[in-house]
Amino acid sequence: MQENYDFAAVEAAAQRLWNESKAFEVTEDTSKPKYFCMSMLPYPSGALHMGHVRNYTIGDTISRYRRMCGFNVLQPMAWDAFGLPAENAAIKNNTAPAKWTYANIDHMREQLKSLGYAIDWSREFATCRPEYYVHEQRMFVRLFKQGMAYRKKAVVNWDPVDQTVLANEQVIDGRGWRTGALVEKREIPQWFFKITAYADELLSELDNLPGWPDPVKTMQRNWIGRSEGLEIQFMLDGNDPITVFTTRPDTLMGVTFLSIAAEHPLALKAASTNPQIQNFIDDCRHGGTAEADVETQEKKGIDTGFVAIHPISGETIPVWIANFVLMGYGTGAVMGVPAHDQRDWEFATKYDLLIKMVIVSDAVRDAITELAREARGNPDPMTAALGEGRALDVVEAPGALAIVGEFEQAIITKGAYVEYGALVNSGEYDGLDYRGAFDAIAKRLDMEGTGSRRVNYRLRDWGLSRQRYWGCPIPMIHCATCDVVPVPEDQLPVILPENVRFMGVQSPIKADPEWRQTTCPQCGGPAERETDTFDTFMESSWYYARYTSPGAATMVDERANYWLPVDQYIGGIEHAILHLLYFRFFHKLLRDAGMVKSNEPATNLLCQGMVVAETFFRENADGSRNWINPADVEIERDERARVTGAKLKSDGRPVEIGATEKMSKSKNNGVDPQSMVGKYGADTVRLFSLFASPPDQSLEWNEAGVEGMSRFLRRLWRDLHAHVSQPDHPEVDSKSLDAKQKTLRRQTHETIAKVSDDYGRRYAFNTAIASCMELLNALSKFDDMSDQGRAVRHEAFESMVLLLTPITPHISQALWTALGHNDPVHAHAWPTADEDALRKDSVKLAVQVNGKLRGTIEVPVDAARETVEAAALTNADIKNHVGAAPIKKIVYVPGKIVSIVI
RNA sequence: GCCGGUGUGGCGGAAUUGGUAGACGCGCUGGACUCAAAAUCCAGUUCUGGCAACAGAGUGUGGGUUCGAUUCCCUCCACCGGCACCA
Repeated sequence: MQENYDFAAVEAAAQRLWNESKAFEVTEDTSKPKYFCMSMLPYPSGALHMGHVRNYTIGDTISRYRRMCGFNVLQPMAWDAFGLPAENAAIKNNTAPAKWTYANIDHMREQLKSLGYAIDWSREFATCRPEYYVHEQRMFVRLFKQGMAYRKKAVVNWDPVDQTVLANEQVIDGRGWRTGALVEKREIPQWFFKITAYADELLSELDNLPGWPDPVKTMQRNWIGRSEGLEIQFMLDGNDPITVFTTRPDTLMGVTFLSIAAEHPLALKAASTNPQIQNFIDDCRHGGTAEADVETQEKKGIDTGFVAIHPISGETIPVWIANFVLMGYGTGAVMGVPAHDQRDWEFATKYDLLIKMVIVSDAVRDAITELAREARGNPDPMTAALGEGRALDVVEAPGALAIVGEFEQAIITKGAYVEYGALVNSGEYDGLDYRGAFDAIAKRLDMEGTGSRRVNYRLRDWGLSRQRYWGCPIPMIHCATCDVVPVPEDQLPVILPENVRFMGVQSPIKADPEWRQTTCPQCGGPAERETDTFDTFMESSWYYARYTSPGAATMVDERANYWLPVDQYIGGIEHAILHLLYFRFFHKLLRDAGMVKSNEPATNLLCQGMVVAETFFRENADGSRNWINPADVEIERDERARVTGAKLKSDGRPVEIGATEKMSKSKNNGVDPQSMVGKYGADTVRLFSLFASPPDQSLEWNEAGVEGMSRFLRRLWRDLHAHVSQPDHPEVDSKSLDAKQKTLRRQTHETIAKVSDDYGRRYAFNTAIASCMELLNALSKFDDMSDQGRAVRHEAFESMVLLLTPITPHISQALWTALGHNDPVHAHAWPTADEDALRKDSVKLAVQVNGKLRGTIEVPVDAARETVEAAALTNADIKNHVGAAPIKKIVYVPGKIVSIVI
């Protein structure tokens, strides 16, 4: 027997056992239900961080639990190997992105292995390999031929000094991160996937995903943003009409201006004769392209001098250029209704444009309808002709004009009224509600040919082009005579050269004329390769499918339909929209290409929160901060455990305590998982990362907490070995147990039931661990050394080891052996709770008087209502509070509470 | 700006369907063991008043529904994630 828990030896032995038996390599086995458990693949940034550890520990716990429940579990791993950081590292360290990436993968693979994850490593791959990306190149070519991939111009961030395109991340306060130059917007031709063709299905299928978190589904719904409205044409004298889209045609009569994007053809025309307008347009080019930048910048505009004709009233309305209207969204023009749109209101107020109220609230409508009703019988019958589709603005009932006028004043002085209501000042549409006005106006514009109903999506097509080197080459060829031609399938893959040198920030394949040069597959003439690469979301959109079909000559083969859809997907909430939408989209592309049969790629999704840690710093003379790693700091507390300060261990002098934030290099609050595994062992690290918070919330890393987990495992080791050193015991004889033995046995089976539910349904690993700790605490207090006492203790230890196996598989293996078993614990069947052992004779009830807890009573489980009420009323504590007061009501909820109202 | 989330002791968190708020862990206090320390074990630990019994308050703010609200509804505040070229 081993006296002390030597985690290094225990973990090495368990990992050796799994490796030698190839315990987690799986094939399609139709004799068992399959379970595909997948975590989001890591970007090989250099070293594992705590976010990875958390993600993969959750995935591993679910995988191992399902395996013990009898499922054929696939848990794979791969590397999202293309990306911007590799290029940055290449430029900084004068190395090749490929070399840097492969070295990182090798290092991180070893780190993952040291954590003991039950991964089928035989299926591992890196997305930067041609044998992987050839399949997406082929898919792209096919989609291009089907019209699902196409080319159009799109706006990018341009650094005028580096002469390069910048990612949004590289734009800081409107300037390039390297050069500090003001960033400009520039339009260049780029490749797109027509994801909008699937907008309706991506939206409606969300209803068939009960296993996805509601917030994620809501975010996706809002992102797709389906809206029904009208496309309306405004005629211009001597110019093409301007088309706008609106979801509020009921406010059409309140349009007092049109605003168009700076890149709109009409804006360019206005600029050609007016240098002021040209200046304004030039000014609009500054700043980043990110939606947050655009939405928060100061709203500015300029009058083009053009006037448009209102399609119903025939009035002329001015056309303005506005910096918040984007050419890339919708039609590049919007109608301005300042009375009923807050952004238009601000614009109109700033530039002194007319604010015309055409909607009043239902409360206003009801008030004047009431006035009109009172006025019925008045000598002037017109005052009664009100509401229900009649004109509101002609009301002459006393007070009506004042009410409407007051409402209008509030709009003009305080802000737009954006809710639905009743129409006024809208001629024949007066009195209609939103729906009625929508239909009436749609009908009229449709008849006159100036507008039509239209469904619009906020979702835009997926821009695939990146002007970067370290990505999958887009397999297209530019020919002077044939325009763009796809690379023939038999010439795929177009291989990205890996052995390159960076000269400045320029992509090596853009800089290399030899790589570019090729012949046109169509006319045979000289041609150039596309030098842009795919968005790295491309690789991460179909990797899940590739796991099912290692070695297949096509993207996937028939094995995909055994494993797919993914039963459980686990990853960060930051991927709630983009990655998860592209992932779903790609699955539909695969389905429509006949490669898979299901409609959705994953049935269950778990989004884990961030890993955060405290920050510490010292302020420099210039006010900047020197961030200090938490590992180098000691916290000081007073006698009531409140934090009073912190000091640096090395010099003993105080440091400032900052916020608790996401682990990052910039705040130096990262904790290296490897050092934690070295110090405490993988099982302790796994245990803490699940115990400290529920998986969907942020996790605060705290080393004292890690020590607590280590203490628990050491105690379990010690107590269990003390138990097995006792003489052999007979089987549990449930009929001969005394009260204490029965209680322990009940707690054992309650723990089995609770932990099973926490793993399988709730994903509440933190409370599963807490209940195992409670069981160990109960075992410590249980000092019965009789035969049956030892028997129920043995059952408790065996159960606890099995329950902890998914989380702490290494120590569980060692303890399982210590308990006398020869089979590997990871393959042992999951325990089930014994209904008999769970049965209780009596139950404790809380008793409230007027909503306040005043006592507890213990009653038989099957006690009648009268018995329980009598027991409550005769309880001494309750008598004190009830006294002689008459009882109004007694609420009894069996098993829970008795509530007495006096 | 828009979309989504979170807020409970000194700290991380628990309370699963509206039913005993604070499980479990950390920290802290006292004690045992020790020459001493570490480790370990035992007891206590929401706040206020009280020796105690006990009483009152309490889940970001303000309101509402209910016999009963951390949980449901409304208001406001603070913080976090995403916003289409970070992954």
